[in-house]
Parts: sequence; structure tokens; C-alpha cells
Amino acid sequence: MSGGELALRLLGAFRDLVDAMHAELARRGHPDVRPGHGFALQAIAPGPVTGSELAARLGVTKQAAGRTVDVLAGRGYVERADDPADARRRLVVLTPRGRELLALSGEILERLRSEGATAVGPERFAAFEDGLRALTDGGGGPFAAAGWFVSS
Amino acid sequence: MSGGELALRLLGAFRDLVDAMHAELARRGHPDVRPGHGFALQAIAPGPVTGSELAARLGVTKQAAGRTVDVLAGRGYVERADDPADARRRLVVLTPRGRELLALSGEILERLRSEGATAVGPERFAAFEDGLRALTDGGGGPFAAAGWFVSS
DNA sequence: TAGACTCGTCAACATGATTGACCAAAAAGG
DNA sequence: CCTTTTTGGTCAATCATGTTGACGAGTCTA
Repeated sequence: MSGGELALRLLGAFRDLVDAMHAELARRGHPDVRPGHGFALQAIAPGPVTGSELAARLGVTKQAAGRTVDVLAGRGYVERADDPADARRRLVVLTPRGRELLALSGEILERLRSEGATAVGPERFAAFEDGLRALTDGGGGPFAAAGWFVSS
Repeated sequence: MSGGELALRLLGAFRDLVDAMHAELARRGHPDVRPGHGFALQAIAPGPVTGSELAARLGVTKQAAGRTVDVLAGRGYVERADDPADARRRLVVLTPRGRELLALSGEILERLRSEGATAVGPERFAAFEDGLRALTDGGGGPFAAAGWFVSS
């Protein structure tokens, strides 16, 4: 496999996974959620965050993060609340609908993952995941920086 | 590995690879080329293509493909020429600079790939690539559609 | 030759990001 | 305390990339 082919296949695998997930989400009551929203929701899930925190976790400017929150709030996935301890801050929290979406996304991805494992064989799939984990875990190779994304 | 983690690691690996490549390209005389341009150049490389052909290969509208060609032409990577056999068509071909960029990108990706292989061990890396290839080769799993991208 | 199709482009608009400017609130330091 | 600096959030303008829709000019075909 050439370096270029490797890159294309990585992108293709990711894209297919995410496209399949969103097609399923659309069928199950969430037709208007976009891939970027999922990342934002996952970053919000652990607990109330401020816009600046969210921006740092997503690796974008605070303006971009703020707009994403606007969209998610408009669609009913998150809410903003004032922070009684700091009048500058506006805390973002998931709504029940947001939690539902997150749970559903997790289920679907889990199912897609097992379908992939079945398709190529469990052992082969395990070896694939092992290699991918090693590559993206900061082992010093050019794939190392992915850690920030996974850990966020 | 959860399904969500799998998706994040796939994206992370791709992103790191491409970011590293573009950082290196910028250092070596091509600071203004963007990821999307690389895909377009690869689609143009095999020979003169029309805007419509290019659009089909990239999976975008012909308008979008036309704009990408405008940008690439402005940066000196491709040129447009009239087709003497059909006055509607405008053929797009690589310039020497475009061919140079493509060769350089290939070299860099190759080097990044071997660095990754060294970092995690050649056997582990081979198993990883084997699984990735199987998943994205249309084996029936949810990763199957990636084929169109690799083959384009 | 008339109608249908193809190629490229113009215009308007949607999304998601950026930079720069700014105000208000909080923290830090004298 | 009171001034200075830092931080959080937002407004505005802009860029990059994509989309639809419309359309004129050239080619193909029945």
C-alpha cells in the first residue's frame, strides 16, 4: 500500500462510518444533526462547559464554538445557563434530547463496528484496531498527535 | 475500543498524516496548497480531463470542480486548454509545477508511512494495513463504500 | 433540421471556519 | 482599595468550499 493509498483508505473508512451513522440517525428522529455537532456534543457531555473551554477542546476559535452552540441550542440539543459564580460565563449543558442523541450515536457506531468485524473476521479486525491504537497513541510516529482528539 | 473511539482514531490518523504532509510541503516551496487540491491534482494527473469528468471523479458538482481548477490555475499547478475537437470543452492539464508537487507529496507520504511502520513495528503495521484494506475494499461491511475514493 | 443533451459558467446562497475589535467581569498587584 | 491585566463572550467582516438553479453555446441524434 502506498502512502497516498493509506491516507485515502483512512479517510474513506472514517467517512463511511460517519455517513452510515448519520443516515441511521436521520431515520431515527435526528435528521438535522451534522458530523461536527457530534464532536461538540461529546465535548459537552462530561459536564457544563464554557464556550472557551469548548473551543479549546474542539481546537477551533471561541467564535466558531459559540456558533456551534447556537445551532445546537436552536435544535434543542443543548441549553445555556448563567453561571452564578461568574457573570462573564455562560455554561452549556446537554438537554435530555442531547443525551438521547449521544446514546443513540454510540449504539449505532457500536453496531457498525461489529458489522465491520464480522465482515473481515474478528481476528483480522482486532489486529487492525491494535495497530490503529498504537499508531494514534503518541508512539512517536507521524500519527501521534491524534491523541488530543481521542482524549478530549 | 468503542465505535466512537474507532471513528475518532481513524480521523485522527488521517488528519495527522495530511497535516504532517502539508507542513513539509510548505517548508519545501508549496505553502499555499490545500488538502482538497491534492485530491484534484491526483484526479487530473492521468491525463487531460474536462471539468465535468473531474467533478465526477471528485464527487462534487461541476461548479465546485471548476472553482478548484480556477484556484489551481491561479497558483500555477494546472492549465486550461481549448479542445480543438469540441468547442464546448476546456481541457485541464498539469503544469511542470503541478507534476513536481504531486511527486513531492508522494515521497513525503511514503516517508511518513515508513516512519509509522517503524514506530509500531513492521509486523503490527502490516496487520493494520491488511485490516484497513479489507475493510475498505467493499467486503460488505459499513466501510465498503470507500472504494470509489481509492479507485478514482 | 429540430429537439435533446452536454459543457461550462454566472449568480445566489449555506456552512463552518477565520481574524480583528470590543465590552464587561474577574483577578492580580501595588 | 484602586489600577492594570487577563478572561469570557459577542459583533462584524471575510474566506473557503460546497450547494441549487438558470442559461447560453456547441454537439449529437432521430
